[in-house]
Amino acid sequence: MCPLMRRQWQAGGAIGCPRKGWVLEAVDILTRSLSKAVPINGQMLQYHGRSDRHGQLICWGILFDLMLTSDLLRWHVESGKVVFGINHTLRSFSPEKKKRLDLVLCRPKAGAPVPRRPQTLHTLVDKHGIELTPRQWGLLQDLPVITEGPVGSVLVALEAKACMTEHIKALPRLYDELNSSHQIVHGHSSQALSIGFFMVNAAEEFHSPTNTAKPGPNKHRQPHALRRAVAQVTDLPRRSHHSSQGFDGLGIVVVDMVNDGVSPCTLVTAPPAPAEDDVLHYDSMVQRMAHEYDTRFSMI
DNA sequence: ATCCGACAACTCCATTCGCG
DNA sequence: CGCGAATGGAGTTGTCGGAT
Repeated sequence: MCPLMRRQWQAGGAIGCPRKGWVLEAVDILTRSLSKAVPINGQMLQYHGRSDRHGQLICWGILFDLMLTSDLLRWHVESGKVVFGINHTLRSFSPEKKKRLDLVLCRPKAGAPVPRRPQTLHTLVDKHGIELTPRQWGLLQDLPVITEGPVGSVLVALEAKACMTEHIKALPRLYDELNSSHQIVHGHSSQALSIGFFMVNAAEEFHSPTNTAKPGPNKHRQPHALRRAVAQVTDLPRRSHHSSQGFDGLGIVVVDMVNDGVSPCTLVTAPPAPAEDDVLHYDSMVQRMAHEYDTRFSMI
């Protein structure tokens, strides 16, 4: 049975499925992986703001879901037409800027040297401490192996941002960085899909490993801080037809995470988290990404 | 009308990370 | 090991609403 069929069969047939209509995996993988403390900077931590583990977890999950959703992408990977790049610096023609993207899907650059030990979706599981259920492992095994390669023309660019504490202070910068992301991607290639992803914390308090000045966890004024952060990201421009500016896909996920090293990170589905039929819901984002991919890159 | 306090909004930059 | 990118904490400025 092909992975997609098996997944649909399992999702439909799963007894006690946590969410109605739940077929995508990344959010589940993200929350379970963030629930487990890993060694960062000599300490066992769930989340460290200066580490890029959370960004990598998100990108891994989105790539996994996109592979499961798009037949065309799986075929492109199988035939060696598409590879991925991590932390790839993208130079845009106009505006003339550069920016490091968390993850890009791209054509392999002809003649360029392949990374010495290229990562694959499989090797990254160990590298980032990604927690997979046996079922998710099975799905991964059934997928064609996508490898890291020299970045040629970019097809999909992904930017993941997290805001776990000090929401209000982070707002201006958050908006600017996300906003520059799609500008640079489309400045590089108007064909490319620019995808933004935002994870925000709904917890009342948060243990910040970087706040050494005052003892105890940071306190948040919730749900105010959460609402403001979601509103800020919702305001980002989205592209509706080829010419206009903005993200081609944008997803918001709300989590509850205290980061005390013990309490699990859990998904929040109540407002202001996007509802299941909202365009900013993670599932809609992936469906949209897959659809755009299939229509735009059928001829590569 | 004016003062004041609380908090929101914003700027700046120290620290830390990964990469080359 | 140096460098650029990213996060979020400290500090500054702006705004609003209530008391006098």
